[in-house]
Amino acid sequence: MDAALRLLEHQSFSGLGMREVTREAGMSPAGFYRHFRDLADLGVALVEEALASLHEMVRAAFAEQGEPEELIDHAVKVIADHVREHRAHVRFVARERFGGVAPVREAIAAELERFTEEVAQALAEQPASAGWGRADVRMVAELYVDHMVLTAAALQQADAETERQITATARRQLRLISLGRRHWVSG
Amino acid sequence: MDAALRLLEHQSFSGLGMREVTREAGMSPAGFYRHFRDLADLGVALVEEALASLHEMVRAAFAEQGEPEELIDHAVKVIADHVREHRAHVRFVARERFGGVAPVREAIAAELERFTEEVAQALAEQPASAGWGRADVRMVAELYVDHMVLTAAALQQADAETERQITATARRQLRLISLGRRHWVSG
DNA sequence: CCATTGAGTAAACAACTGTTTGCTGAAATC
DNA sequence: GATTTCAGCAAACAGTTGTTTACTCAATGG
Repeated sequence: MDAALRLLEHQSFSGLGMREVTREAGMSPAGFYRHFRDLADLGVALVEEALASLHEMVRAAFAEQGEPEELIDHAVKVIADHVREHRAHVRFVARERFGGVAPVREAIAAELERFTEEVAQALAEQPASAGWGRADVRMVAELYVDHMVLTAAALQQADAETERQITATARRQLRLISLGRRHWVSG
Repeated sequence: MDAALRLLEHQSFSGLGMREVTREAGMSPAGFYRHFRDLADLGVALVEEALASLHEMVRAAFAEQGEPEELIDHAVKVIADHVREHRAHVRFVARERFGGVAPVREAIAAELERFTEEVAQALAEQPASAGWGRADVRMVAELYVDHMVLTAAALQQADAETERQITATARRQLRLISLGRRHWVSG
């Protein structure tokens, strides 16, 4: 799996060959079948690995509480740190979210759906969501998750200066969204 | 190019073979070199084709004026119509925006940057942006473009019922963003 | 009307592809 | 201490890959 992740730095998953993977891993082609039935099988395993670490991140980003301003700064910092530490995983998820291999795509979608539900639950418990309908809370949760994934995807391929710009913009955007949240009238 | 687009329904660009493309196009392998130096070359040509039609869409989505509510409904409808009529192009852009082939990725990024600038200019001319700083307008433009691309990407792989849900959510999200815009204090 | 160009072809090249088979040796289990 | 499982190997299989070469033939243009 590490070998595959290394190769995926420069290509998409649907362009990966299994001989290529075993060569990079330093073993014989036949050895592959001891661990996975398919390349798609490996892909699904990579999704689970990649989004397990992301799971902790989501929790961390929503854990702290205090002023909205500080909350946002903290969340963006958590994302940036996560990307720096798990660049290959983030790239993989960003690349294959709409990629060409159906089982991988579906595994990512299923996992992101779980995140969205988790975020929705966290939002519903905040006082700011008092009186909100279920659909409205979901809608905001999707907005947050999509924004988080897109920010991570952008950061993953950014140098130091670009990273500064992206995080600055992300903070502003989150502020605008939270402003919209405060003035929303749910019905 | 049509043949390639057809093959890209079920795989990513970095998994495409040129023999595969010529076979689908009904010609001999050598014929490929009469039109493109590379597969990457073909990819860049596809980006231009795909985003030329999207260019019209952006214009159309921002053309109408009236109540914010109607504006949003109109914009979402324009997006949904576009996806239905250019499904293959939309899928290609969504898939390769963070895909494994650098020249293609960069061509998409450059074209989306042009859209963002165009949207930013349109926003700056609206009365709602009076007194806004340049960076704040850019930030909102990026939010809109990203949201549009992501909505299109989701729609591209949706059936009729899912499409209904996605457009409903997208409208709500745009309303929230526009609400945030109204209460933003630029500095 | 003749020359040039554009767009196509077939054939050949070595290199690489996914998968199966039968084999080995170490580790774990009973 | 014997046996079963685990994780690896080399070799072979027919197909497929990107690229080059020398060729045809219709359309275009002066």
